[in-house]
Formats: sequence, C-alpha cells, structure tokens
Amino acid sequence: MISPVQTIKVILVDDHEIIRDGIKALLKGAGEIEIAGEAENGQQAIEILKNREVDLILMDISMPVMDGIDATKYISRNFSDVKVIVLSMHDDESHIINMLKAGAVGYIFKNTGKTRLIEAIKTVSSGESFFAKEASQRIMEHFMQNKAREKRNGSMKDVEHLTEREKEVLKLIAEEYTNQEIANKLFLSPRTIDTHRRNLLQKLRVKNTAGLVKFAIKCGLLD
Amino acid sequence: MISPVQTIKVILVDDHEIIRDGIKALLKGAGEIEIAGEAENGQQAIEILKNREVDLILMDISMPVMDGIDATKYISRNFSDVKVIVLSMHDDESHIINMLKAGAVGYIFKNTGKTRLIEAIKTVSSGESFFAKEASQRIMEHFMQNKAREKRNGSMKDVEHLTEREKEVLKLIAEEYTNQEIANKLFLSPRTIDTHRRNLLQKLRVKNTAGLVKFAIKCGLLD
DNA sequence: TCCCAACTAAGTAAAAACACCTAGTCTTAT
DNA sequence: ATAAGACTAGGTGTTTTTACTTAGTTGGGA
Repeated sequence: MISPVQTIKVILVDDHEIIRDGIKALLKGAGEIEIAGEAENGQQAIEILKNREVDLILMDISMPVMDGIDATKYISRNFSDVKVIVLSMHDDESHIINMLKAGAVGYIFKNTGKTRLIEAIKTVSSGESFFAKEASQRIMEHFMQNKAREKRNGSMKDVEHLTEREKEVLKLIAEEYTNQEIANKLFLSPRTIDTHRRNLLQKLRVKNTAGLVKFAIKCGLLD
Repeated sequence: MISPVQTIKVILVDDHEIIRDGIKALLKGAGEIEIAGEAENGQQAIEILKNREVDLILMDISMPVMDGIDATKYISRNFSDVKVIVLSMHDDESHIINMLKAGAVGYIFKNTGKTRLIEAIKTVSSGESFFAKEASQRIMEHFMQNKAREKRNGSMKDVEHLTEREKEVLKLIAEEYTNQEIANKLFLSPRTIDTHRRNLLQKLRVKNTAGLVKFAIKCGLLD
C-alpha cells in the first residue's frame, strides 16, 4: 500500500541449479525485480519465507522433499500475500488445475522468453493473474469438460421442462428441507410445495425424494 | 500465424452508449488496436461476427435481449478463435465463474485504467489469459471452496464407520426403494430396515432421505 | 468367558411424503 | 379473445419416514 514503484522481491524454487542460473540471468537486466533467494525444494522455500520478506515465488512443480503443489498449498494458506507463479515444463490439465487449486496465480512455461517472464512477474505482482496460452486453454477445457459432463448425463433434456419455481423447490428438497420449511422460505403454503413436489415426481418420472435428489445433483442444481 | 505485429480487431458489446464511447476514447491512442464494431447486446455481437473478421470482444454481462453469458457461450463454441474479455462491474463469484465457464479468457472491471485495459487486450490477444485482481481472487476462492467443501463433508471418513448391512440398505434407499421393498429384497422385517435407516441418519448426521442419498452418491455407493 | 458390535425386530406416535382431485389468478402467446 | 402454462392452494386420505425406546441373537476379540 506504500510504494507504487518498488523492487519486486522474487525467490526461485527449482531443483536444477542450471535453470535457476538461467532465470537469474534473464531477470538481471530487468529493473524493479530483485532475486531475494533461491531454494531447491518446497521445504527450503518455506524456510526462506519465514526469515525474509518476499513478494513472489517462481515455483517448479516436480522437486524432491516437498513438491511445488504441496509447497504452494502451504504458502497460500500461511503467507497469503506472497504470490506464486508456476514455472513448469508440463502443460497437462492435472498439473495446471492442481496448482490452481493449491493457490498459484500464474502459470508459465520454461521455454518462455524474457519479455513474457517479466510481464508475468509484473502482472502477478500487481494482483492480477497470468496464465500462459496453453495453461489458459487447459483451464478452459477443464471448465468446459464440466459443462460437457453435465450435458452428457442427459436429463438436461428434462431439466428444461422444469419451471423456475420447480427448480427452486427441487433444490431446497435436495438440501434436506421439508415441505413446511420450504414453504416458510418461499412464503408459500406447504400445500403449494406439495403440489410442486408431485409435479416434479411426475415430470422427472421418479418414485420419491431419493429420485428427486439424484436428479438435482445430476443436473448441477446443487453445489 | 501470419503476422507478428498487426492490428487487433476489437468489438465492444455493451448496452450503454456512453460506456462504449468511453472505451473507444481510451483505445484511440493505442496502436495495434482497432475498433471493428459495436453492439448493444449479444445478438448484435454475433451478427457482427458472421460478417466481419474479429479478434477480440470486450463484453458486458448484463444486457437486454441476449446477455453476455449466453453470448460468450455461443461465441466460444462457434467462433472459437475469437477471444472474449469480460468488462464488468460485478466482482461476485457467480458472475465470474459463469463467464469463465462460458469461455471468457479475460475479466476486467469498468474502473480499469487505460494502461491495464490495453495490457489485457494485448495479453489475451496473444493467447494468454488476463484476470484482474478481484477476479483472480474470486476464482481462487472458488477452487479453494471446493477443496474446503470436500474436506468439510468428510465423506470418505464417515463411510468407513458404516457396516456392510448399512451400506447395503443405504444403496437401496438411494435407488428409490421403500423400507418395505428393501425388506423384501433382503428377507428382513421392515422394522429392521427402519432401524438401519435411523442409524444411518444418526451416523451421517443428516436430516432425512435427501441427505442419505447425497451421501450415497458422494462416496460412490451408486453407479 | 464375557463383552461388544453388528444385526435383528417390535411398540408407539408423530411428522412428512405421496396420491388424486379441484380450482382460482396471472401472464403470455396466438 | 381465448387458450395455455405457471403458480398458487385447499380437501381428503394413504403410505412412508422419522423419533424414541427396548430387546433378543450372534460371532469375534480381550
């Protein structure tokens, strides 16, 4: 909150010294960026954080002792103002999504050029996120896949035949409320909920509450 | 694949003319960016795409006729090489996640400065994604929340406390059978099933059948 | 051997869900 | 203007679930 232009203190975490040296060389010329430390694994990185003030971490994924995923999890929980950019060779969905879930706010590849690397550091440092092309694509695919999964499960055919009210009631049923409780929430008569419930049973061709709940989950009315 | 430096053709989609004009003014000075069109809603935007070559769209969310979410869904499916950046006033999770799912690769706010806006356009145009600070945070929260939910629900912890019989009964409950029917299947008294059912409710700390079914699905007792 | 957990089952009651029917209001589209 | 669908809600009655309680049998481990 104090300084508009100040050096960004970066630490490098990678088990290969050559790679660390390469990155150091790349960032040498760039103003505003200062290499505040290096670590060979997640454990060492966390040790550094305890003793030194750090703004941003360039983090490899596969490392001995403590890998990048676990380290990032720990860091995003215990040093929430330290940003983590993943510097990886892997462009597969699972690595990217796992690092996202762990709390990384950037993902770039080791063949990234100097300009992009500096751009990523500055972008993330100012609070935004920076995901390289392939990483963006994988994240999108991940979201799309969820969509596709939902669609594949069919029944999306039926869900469109439900009215808004019915979907609302169905959701509350699946959330373990009784007709009476639902009625209170929606300011309606319990008998109205009863009617909606029976219409749902008929429309979805299921026998009872269990069937309703399964349907609600299947078409993502919950979560 | 042809041109390393070429103008980025942008169209603005927002139902407020003043906002469109403001953005046009902002982008006026910036080289490499060309306003290739404007639209008041999603429908109009799609019409433009059919007739003109466009690289990128700055898209509002709430609009009449066709909102930004539906429009982005359509565009990311039918014009997959056109990038969509959301230009929004809302920083709530649902809007951001919905636009992500719809296929947006950028999310910035209407109070963004000129520099950031241009940065976002160039970043997204080159294939990366650009999410403003608050948007990044919400996306992180979304992922974290899923994690937290999984943990909170325990599920896999509790399922081991269930006996074989209980799991068997739970499965049949989730398959929409009544106590009577389950009793017939297992050659037991309906009262026994009743007892199992109540033990399940207690062990899993859920209120009713809906809770039982959700649990059964969560720990894969079905399918 | 004795205890415990799992499994079984029943008494009694109240609450909730399910079934089938009717019917009014309101909005929208033809 | 009329029809259709969504939303509302009541009557009446049955079936199912939930609640609280008690208790017999069985098999395996301390």
